[in-house]
Amino acid sequence: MNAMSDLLERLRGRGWRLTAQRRVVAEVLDSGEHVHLTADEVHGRAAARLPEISRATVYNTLGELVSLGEVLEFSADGRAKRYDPNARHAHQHLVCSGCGSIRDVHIAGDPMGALPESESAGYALEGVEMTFRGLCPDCRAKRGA
Amino acid sequence: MNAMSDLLERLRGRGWRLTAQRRVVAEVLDSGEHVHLTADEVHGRAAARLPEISRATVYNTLGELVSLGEVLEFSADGRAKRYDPNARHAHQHLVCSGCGSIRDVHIAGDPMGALPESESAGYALEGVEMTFRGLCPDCRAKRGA
DNA sequence: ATCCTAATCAAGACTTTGTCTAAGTCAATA
DNA sequence: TATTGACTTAGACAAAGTCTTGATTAGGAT
Ligand SMILES: [Mn+2]
Ligand SMILES: [Mn+2]
Ligand SMILES: [Zn+2]
Ligand SMILES: [Zn+2]
Repeated sequence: MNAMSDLLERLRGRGWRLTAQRRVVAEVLDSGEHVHLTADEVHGRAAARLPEISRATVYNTLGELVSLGEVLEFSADGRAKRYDPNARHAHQHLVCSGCGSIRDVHIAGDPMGALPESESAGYALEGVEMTFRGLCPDCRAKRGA
Repeated sequence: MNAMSDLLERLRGRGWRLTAQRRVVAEVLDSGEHVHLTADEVHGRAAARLPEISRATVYNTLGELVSLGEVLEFSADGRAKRYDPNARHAHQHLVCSGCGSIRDVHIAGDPMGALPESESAGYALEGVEMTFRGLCPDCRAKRGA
């Protein structure tokens, strides 16, 4: 049983109606190779399998998956949001300031612990995200030349 | 001599032509009370002083200030970018997941140090930003009721 | 197997945020 | 004061996302 049937199983368990559209969106996210897709990229890949799928449905489905905690949403560059199927293992992101490519990174320790009690100002803390920025080896070679 | 005339001084030193439009944008950012404004909010406040200022000029001026390192740009919610005149002292942000309000916070230690050498994958690291999320006391009172 | 209906979907108008272009204006220097 | 290239304006344009409305359908009931 692969991760996708796991996902579809969980969703059905939560009362989701399983439609062809939702299935292809889940398949695209779960296909493994290209993490951190934009909504439009997800739509493009989904439409390759199910040509009539609409943009609105992709946005709706992604939003639902985010609400259910099955997918993470983040914005690395202030442009289109990215959707990350790797919601089970806490991780942070390293973004190339040249080409915009995004890698998962794993940091030492709990980032939430970096905020002293005195700084949290009575907020009920829910989470923290870290975005590291730098030039990837490819961009370094091109720009550093 | 206040922080604003400091800023205008530095900009003139860098060959900036000092126009009424640039002056009011700098004044708005430097007015102190409302940090983390959006470009449209900056435009609104600038237009209160100089009614004919255009949106394009506000965007251009903010972009120039960011390039010069005088203002920080970040996106807390994937919607409009925020402009932060507090570029001199490193700090992070705490965003209320209820009302979207943004506070500066200061963390213990250097966040860049949290990324092990083995994880940086040959990137030339340039920086890191942390965004803490939680419910502010007001939103806690309203939602927790 | 067929029916029923609330949940879901498609199409496209609309909104928000930001960029670009062309023509007019002006700050700084001579 | 005259000059001129940097600057500004207005609005067209673009990208990303939301919302409305009518049509379709998954899944339970019969
Ligand atoms: Mn990731
Ligand atoms: Mn700040
Ligand atoms: Zn790169
Ligand atoms: Zn709040």
